Amino acid sequence: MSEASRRAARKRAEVLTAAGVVVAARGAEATRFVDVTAATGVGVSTLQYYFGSREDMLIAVFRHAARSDFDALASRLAGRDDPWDRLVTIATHLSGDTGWRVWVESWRWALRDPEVRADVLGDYARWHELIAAEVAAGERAGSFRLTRTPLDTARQLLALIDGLALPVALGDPQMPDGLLTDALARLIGRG
Amino acid sequence: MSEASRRAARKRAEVLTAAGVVVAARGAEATRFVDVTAATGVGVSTLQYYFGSREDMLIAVFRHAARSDFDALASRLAGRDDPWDRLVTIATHLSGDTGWRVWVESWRWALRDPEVRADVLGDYARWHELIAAEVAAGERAGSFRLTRTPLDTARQLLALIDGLALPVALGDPQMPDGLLTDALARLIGRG
Amino acid sequence: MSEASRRAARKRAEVLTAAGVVVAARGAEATRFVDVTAATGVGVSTLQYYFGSREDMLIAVFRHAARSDFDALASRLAGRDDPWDRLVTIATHLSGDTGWRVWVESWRWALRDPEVRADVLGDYARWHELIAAEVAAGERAGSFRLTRTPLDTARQLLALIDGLALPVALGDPQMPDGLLTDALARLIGRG
Amino acid sequence: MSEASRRAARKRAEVLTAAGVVVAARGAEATRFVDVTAATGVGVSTLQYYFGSREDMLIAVFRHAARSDFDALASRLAGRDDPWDRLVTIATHLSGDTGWRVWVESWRWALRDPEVRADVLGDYARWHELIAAEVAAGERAGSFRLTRTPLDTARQLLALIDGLALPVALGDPQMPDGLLTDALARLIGRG
DNA sequence: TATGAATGAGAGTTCATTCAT
DNA sequence: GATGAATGAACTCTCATTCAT
Repeated sequence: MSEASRRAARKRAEVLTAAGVVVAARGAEATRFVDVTAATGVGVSTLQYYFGSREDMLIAVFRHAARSDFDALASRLAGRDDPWDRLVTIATHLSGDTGWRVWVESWRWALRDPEVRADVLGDYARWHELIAAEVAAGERAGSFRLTRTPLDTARQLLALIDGLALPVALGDPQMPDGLLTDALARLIGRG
Repeated sequence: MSEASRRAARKRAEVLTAAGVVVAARGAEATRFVDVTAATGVGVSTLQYYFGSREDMLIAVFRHAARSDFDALASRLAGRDDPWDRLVTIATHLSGDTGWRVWVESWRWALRDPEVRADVLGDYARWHELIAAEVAAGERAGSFRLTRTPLDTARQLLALIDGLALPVALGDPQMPDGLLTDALARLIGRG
Repeated sequence: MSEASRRAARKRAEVLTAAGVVVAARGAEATRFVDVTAATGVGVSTLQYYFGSREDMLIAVFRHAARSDFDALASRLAGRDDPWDRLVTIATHLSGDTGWRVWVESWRWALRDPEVRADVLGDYARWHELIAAEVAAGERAGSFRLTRTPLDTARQLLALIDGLALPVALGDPQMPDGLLTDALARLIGRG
Repeated sequence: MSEASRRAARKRAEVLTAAGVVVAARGAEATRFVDVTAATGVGVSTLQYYFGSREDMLIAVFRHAARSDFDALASRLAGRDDPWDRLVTIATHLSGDTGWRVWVESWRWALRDPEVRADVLGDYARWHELIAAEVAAGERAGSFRLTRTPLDTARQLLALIDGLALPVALGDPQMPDGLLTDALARLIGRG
């Protein structure tokens, strides 16, 4: 029984990952049970058995994606020490296609669902803190010169990252390189 | 005939405005004919007669909103001369709730629909140019100090504006004031 | 338009009659849209367009059956003058198979649905009055000798009619003839 | 083993009693495994293990209720000797709410299921005989004056009891007292 | 030009049941 | 003997759309 439920939990996680790809591709509202079935081979009623309603499944996808994204970044950051290097890694990670799209679906859902909103604001705060820590470290090291608190600066940086990912996702052909790092550098007063 | 068709065009525009509010509130995918009917009093069949399919109606809403938004800003800017003042006005305008929400729906639709994508990229370019003109004017006047071309700077500014509107729309309770203007000022090297 | 809606009303009535037969045969809870579709040739979504939900359709069936039954009896009674003759006609009519079965479904539904309960109690009252009128007439004519008011007597008669219809509907092989009229006669003190 | 199976049989009986209450409240068709689970704490799979299919469970409920009802009446009758007193006791017992409701579900199911029909007709016969015995006793004692055989009279009495329980169950506000005993008395020609 | 009637396609959800433990 | 996991079948309902007027 313990084995069965462990296998079930693992299966559930796999399904959530696959469903995240579907949500990124189709958008949350357009993600039906059948789409996830097609992507996973797991039957519709099994999905409902796992998650309850379709909306509950979507919310589970959001949560799973948020956690996975955070974890994945942690391993990307391992071994990097320089605050600027770490900031650029974070920014690059956040602009990644699938992750960013699920993130968008996530906060768009949050605009209309209080439960998801609480989740998203929590995630938001966690990202802010992560970035703020780097900003503070850079300031202490003397390589950044701030005009605001690290946390406020972090908010500005994250906004910029989110906002610049948009034209990239749309495939804007005129997006020049280096725009992101350049703006980041200016916002933190990097030498 | 001319009078009748003018009245029809006017009615169509009114419907599009009301439908925009519905789209902002419910999201594009969740906007059904009945919702627009409820908001306008215009019957479902009539909406289809006006716009064709549901998707066509949504696209019409996006276009109408984009144009209205641009026009509304133009009148807001009238009489203002100082580039910084104009920049702040633009930024404030773009962060407005309904407008921003329809804008989000719009580019999210663009992620999956080439026709809308073309529209949105065009709108994007127009906003970039508008902002770039102010940036250039400020630079010429010596009040801004750029490290990038005005157009690239404009891209950065618009990204920041879009990105900061999100936590506001989500009602993030810890959002401090002045974050936007502060970041704008730093990005354009304002004295 | 008037013609179209008149045709629609007629169609609706036909559907209700056919649906009544289905309800009598299958029972109300077991009557699904497809069953009515099979019995009428009218598509499922048209049924929903006519009646709303499945439950609303059932309620409409109950109402239609109640009214039809009452009307049908009225024409059966036309031309009959003798109170006893009329009473027997009423009793026979009420024991008729399809009518009685829908009536059963109807009041069983009423046990759990206040709206239907109000309908059924209203119908009940109407039958009581109808029977009470005959009872009173017979008493005035000196052919019945009551121990209760006509209305109370009517309640007793109707209870008996309903209760005796049950073993008949079940096909009880040992049900003798004349049981109903005999009991009726005794309850009204018929000479 | 013997002890375990005795405990199981007892549990089964408890479940059947509780399920009977559910059936009375919801109606047979609307009684799902989960409802019985909710009422008993016994899991769905266990119910199936006990009874087999859902229909089998319902039939078991009907049988259990019929037997319980009969047994309960037997103990109510103990110590009463007067036929009229016993008749009234029987009538009152049969009009009891939960019992009557399950009885209704039972014979309604019998209308469409031959197996249940056989059960119900058997129960019916048993009630007829029980009542007929009282009727015959009253006649022998000279307190009742019949116009039919005791068995036929019993059929009439039972019909009346069943039929009068209906408006009571529906909560008919205008139901006067004494209607039942009055009609019973008249049907058996009680002095 | 504008609108109500009718309908088909598709989706979520419920629920009994099967299987493995 | 008893129970949780998984699943298929069936049903209601929503909604865009077509047709006729």
